[in-house]
Amino acid sequence: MAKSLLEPPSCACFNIRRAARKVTQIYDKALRPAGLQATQFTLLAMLAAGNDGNGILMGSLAGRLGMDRTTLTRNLAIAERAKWALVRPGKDRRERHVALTAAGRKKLAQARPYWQAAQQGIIEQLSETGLAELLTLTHRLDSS
Amino acid sequence: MAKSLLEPPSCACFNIRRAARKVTQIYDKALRPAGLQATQFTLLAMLAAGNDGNGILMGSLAGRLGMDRTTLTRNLAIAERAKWALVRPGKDRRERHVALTAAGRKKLAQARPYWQAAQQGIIEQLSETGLAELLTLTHRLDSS
DNA sequence: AGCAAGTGCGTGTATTTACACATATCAGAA
DNA sequence: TTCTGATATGTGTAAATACACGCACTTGCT
Repeated sequence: MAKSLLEPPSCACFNIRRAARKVTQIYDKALRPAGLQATQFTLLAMLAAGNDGNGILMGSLAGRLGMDRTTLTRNLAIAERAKWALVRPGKDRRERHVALTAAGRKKLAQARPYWQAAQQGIIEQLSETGLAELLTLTHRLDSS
Repeated sequence: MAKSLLEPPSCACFNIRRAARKVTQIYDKALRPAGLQATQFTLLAMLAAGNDGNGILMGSLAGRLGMDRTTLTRNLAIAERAKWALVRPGKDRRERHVALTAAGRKKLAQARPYWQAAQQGIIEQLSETGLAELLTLTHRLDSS
């Protein structure tokens, strides 16, 4: 009897999903003036970070983002439609090389201060130490 | 230049969402033999925990789950379709009282060992202490 | 009684997510 | 060269998510 009452509060899945919903709303709201949502911001930032001049392969990008390959296909379609990202075939014609456009870089730069504000808000809630702990824990979950 | 390279790794939103994806997959996979997904399991568990005999109001349930009221409407529709939950109007006819059915309690009981296995797997990855830290941090994010 | 404000909830729409399945292409073996 | 398995990716479908908007109902004021 008491057991069923205790499970939801301690469930790792429930708690991390709930926190992810909350945090997503914070970033989405903060990024709103820039016309970006958190997922798209992350996608553009990852593209900017991984740009070796020739673009990034879909599979590699999905791996870096820690999301399913097919999820990236849908998310990237939005970035393509908005002209933030460009996808080109490679010499190996199975491959698709993804790269930021100039508009994408501009949008990312425009969004950066709003991201910074949201990130700062999180730091004020968790403290620098708390955020570092959170990142450590999430990394330990990802790398399994 | 270096700044754009450093942002994604330290972004609270990116990291918690990525971890949530990973953890969700772990629980979904574990719960698969029970025919439940993590979200539905959480919903049923919360209904079981909050059952005062008369059901829980939609808004209250959404608050306890930390999800948008309208998201709960869609998630609950799935539980209703599967006959795990029952929704009845209250004396105040705007209200909707949600309660588990007998089938819902049975399904929850059936799923519990699979949930326990997934939870144990997380504990082995993070340690008891690590999980406790994660719960503390996520609670601090939720309560803002 | 009647009206205005507040409350509880659903719907339309768009995004995010991923599994199951399918397709196209490449690399190496026979 | 031809076939076979591996690789890179897309599509169909369903669930999860939430904002903007709208509707029904209640409450309190006049």
